[in-house]
Amino acid sequence: MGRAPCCEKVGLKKGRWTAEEDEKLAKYIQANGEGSWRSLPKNAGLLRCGKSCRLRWINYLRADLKRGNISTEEEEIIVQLHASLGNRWSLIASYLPGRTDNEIKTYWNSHLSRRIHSFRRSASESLRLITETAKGGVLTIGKGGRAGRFAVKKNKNSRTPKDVTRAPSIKKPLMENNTSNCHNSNIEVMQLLQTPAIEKETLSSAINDTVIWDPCEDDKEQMDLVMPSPYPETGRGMVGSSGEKATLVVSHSDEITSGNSMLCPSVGQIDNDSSGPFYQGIEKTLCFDEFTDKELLDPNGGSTLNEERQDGLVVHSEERENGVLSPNKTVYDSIDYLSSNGESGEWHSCSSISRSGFDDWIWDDVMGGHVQGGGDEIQEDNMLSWLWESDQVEWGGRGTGL
DNA sequence: AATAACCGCAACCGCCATGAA
DNA sequence: ATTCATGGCGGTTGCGGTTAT
Repeated sequence: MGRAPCCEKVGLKKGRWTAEEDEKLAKYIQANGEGSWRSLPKNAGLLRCGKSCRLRWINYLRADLKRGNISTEEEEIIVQLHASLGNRWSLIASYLPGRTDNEIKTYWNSHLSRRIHSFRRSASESLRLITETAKGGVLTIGKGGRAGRFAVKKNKNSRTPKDVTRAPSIKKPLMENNTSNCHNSNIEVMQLLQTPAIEKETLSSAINDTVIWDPCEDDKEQMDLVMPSPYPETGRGMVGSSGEKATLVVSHSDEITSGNSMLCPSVGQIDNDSSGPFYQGIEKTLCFDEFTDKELLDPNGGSTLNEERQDGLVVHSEERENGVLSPNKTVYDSIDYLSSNGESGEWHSCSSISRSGFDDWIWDDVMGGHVQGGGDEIQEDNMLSWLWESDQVEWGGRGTGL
């Protein structure tokens, strides 16, 4: 049994608002201010539910709303924030003055989600290949390419909004601190960070946001967790938050080498066992005290990367400029690790986790490292633009040498 | 030109969090 | 401590316009 309805539905008007209703509502709120939505319709002479009035005001009538199309810059912000915040539309909207959560949600559902989806599917496939390679397997490229648009013509009867619009949900962690289910011993554990904006959420939840990717299962949704977007996505937050640390553990063995105190990028060394090289982490921690909302969105944060190569492990470490830790250069940074292709001695570079932004994405690590001649073109591209154009891009056909 | 399929978006619905009583 | 009203949020629906066949 649900809650009682917010108001008596009987006799109330539904559907589109008329100009006359808008005027009544606007005048009333200008005179009396927002609030008391339950009593507002009666006082304003509207045959509407109070909730409906509130929605109408917030989403349409408010004076500070920005009209017009979402700009490219706004798009980028939405994409980036969604990657880190998930479907927290109101939170995302708070970064976009004049835009409402409903507007952003709608825009995402109708414009962006499918592009992202297309992108992710492609990336997921690439990651599967990466995984195979990392395990010392033979790299093989499966049937590639895309079959037309994502939104293939559908029977109208089967058109359910949730099919089209639902943002990818985040699967609960399979099993925290449990690796026993994966006998192929390739486990990635990512202790993902919170965003400053969602710091109010509990630390415990952040700590529990450990995502275990089990490559034993070729599960799209899990793939999404690993190679989803410009940011490592949790849907529950991930970017650094004040004083918190995150863990990224890449292990080739059954042993998870770190607890919650580790923060990517970590520094370790590569040892070898029968199944190939594996990483033994020497933990390196960074703090995100300096994080600010602005920095989260600042693509030009002032940090540079160092790379250390240790027996096949490429570790990006961070440098601060002016004492500021740039999330874009460090927080989402990847541990790129190299794996041996068995006896051939050939090394492959892979990226276990995505990078900060499309502009920063080392696509070569994701794709090109496995493919001759790959990477350069894409790396120089504006990845976001490419994403937007993904409908025209045939996966494997652009810069991958395939 | 007619129809079906698709798309975009405003609005609705139900659940949850919060604060006052 | 409990109940309840309210606001807020995210998911979903349905309509009107557009595009494709």
